Amino acid sequence: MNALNITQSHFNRANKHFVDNGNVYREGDQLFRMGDKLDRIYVVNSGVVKLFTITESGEEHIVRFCMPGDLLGLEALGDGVSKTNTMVLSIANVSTVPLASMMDNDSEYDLGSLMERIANTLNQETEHCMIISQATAGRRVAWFLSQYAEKLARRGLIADNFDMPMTRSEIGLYLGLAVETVSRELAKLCKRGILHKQLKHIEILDFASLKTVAQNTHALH
Amino acid sequence: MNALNITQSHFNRANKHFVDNGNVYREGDQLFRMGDKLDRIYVVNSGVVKLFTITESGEEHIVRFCMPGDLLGLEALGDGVSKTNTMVLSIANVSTVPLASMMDNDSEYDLGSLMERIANTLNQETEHCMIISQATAGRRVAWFLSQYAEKLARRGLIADNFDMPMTRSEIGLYLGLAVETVSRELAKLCKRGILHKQLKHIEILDFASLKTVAQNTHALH
DNA sequence: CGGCTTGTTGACAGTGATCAATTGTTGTGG
DNA sequence: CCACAACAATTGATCACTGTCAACAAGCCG
Repeated sequence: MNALNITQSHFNRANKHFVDNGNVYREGDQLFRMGDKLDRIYVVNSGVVKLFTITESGEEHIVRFCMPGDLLGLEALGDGVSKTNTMVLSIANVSTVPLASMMDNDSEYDLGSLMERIANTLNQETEHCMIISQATAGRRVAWFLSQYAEKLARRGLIADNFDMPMTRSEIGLYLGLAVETVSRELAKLCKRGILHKQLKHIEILDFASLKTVAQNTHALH
Repeated sequence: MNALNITQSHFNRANKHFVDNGNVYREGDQLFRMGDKLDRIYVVNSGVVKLFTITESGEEHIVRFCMPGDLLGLEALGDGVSKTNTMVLSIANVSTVPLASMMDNDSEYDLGSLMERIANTLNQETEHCMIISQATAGRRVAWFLSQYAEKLARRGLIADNFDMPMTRSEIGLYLGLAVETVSRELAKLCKRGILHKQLKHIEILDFASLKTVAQNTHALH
């Protein structure tokens, strides 16, 4: 954890005169949609929010799942218009930071850390892209689970026994897989004794093996 | 073309005391590699540079192809360490902008436009991700070609008759397809009279149809 | 209880990866 | 300038992964 990797609490400290106390959103609520003009950054304090796009033909693609500490609305920093939709998956508290306040702030700190956050998001998106383009279904699912568990751990939450707020379908839309394939690959991991599942409740029994499956490259090309 | 979408000339104007005249790199040259510490942004003035990663097992994934006006090194803005390799595909002139000069500059302009550029890059990466996760091989190839042509057009270059600097293999590594599939899909587009190819030389005969193929969603899920 | 959404499992088929062979292209050295 | 080597591109044949279709089970909520 380096100094550039600001956390939510850090954010609050640096911007405490800009950040509100947060609003509570329930499952199904939308913070903003494609095409909306955004003049602020959203900070997820608790809960999970899915970021997704809809193609002209109505297909959904999930860009990422935002968890506590994550920022929403970064995609709009280019022209101020959101390229994505948002939907709350698990009851969430979300604060906002007006962009104007960050820009005008004579301290360059805010703008700088915001840029670092975007750069990190870009790197995560690149990894997402790489997994989707090269990995088999089994690897993708294992990668998703291990990544999700690591995110929980990084936030100090229990990482081997948790409830996932998203449906199988949403996992599929994130990984580029059909629902049935997600279901089957999860079943395989259970049979191999790597995890235990009860619908959305996941228990990771063998994290090391899970990571192995996630990284085990299946030579393509 | 909006005001936020800075161009290379714009960049030079705003930073003329920081930007060098550019160095010339030949095919195969590397500007920087994974793990290198970067303290500057690279600006491609001419030529094409591929940005790619190598997994532990030696597989290559191409993140994007950088063309005139594109910036390199954005991925390192998080922690100053490059996450990607670079390789020149077509003889290129590349300038650099020291990060320190952008940060210290009391005019906030530079940092702001840099952020906009990252945000745009993030959006492009999201689209890349979406295409890879949802589109069939034919759509991916058509999307790649139309996107490449549009990039050329946006730079005022001839967009329906050009040489591509990358190999079929590199197109495959960018799109998540095997070389043979790329070759076959290009052949199909030729048979349909949409384009004409002679190795790396491409002539687009029917751009409208090309875009149609690129967008024609093949219902997945 | 009954309807609806979500998840699971099976059968089947299709897209695209892999293997293999051939041709075309580029570059190098005699 | 030609011969040869190395690489890039193409084309064909085969096979496997995973998407699709279908049926069913399991939760969830009115």
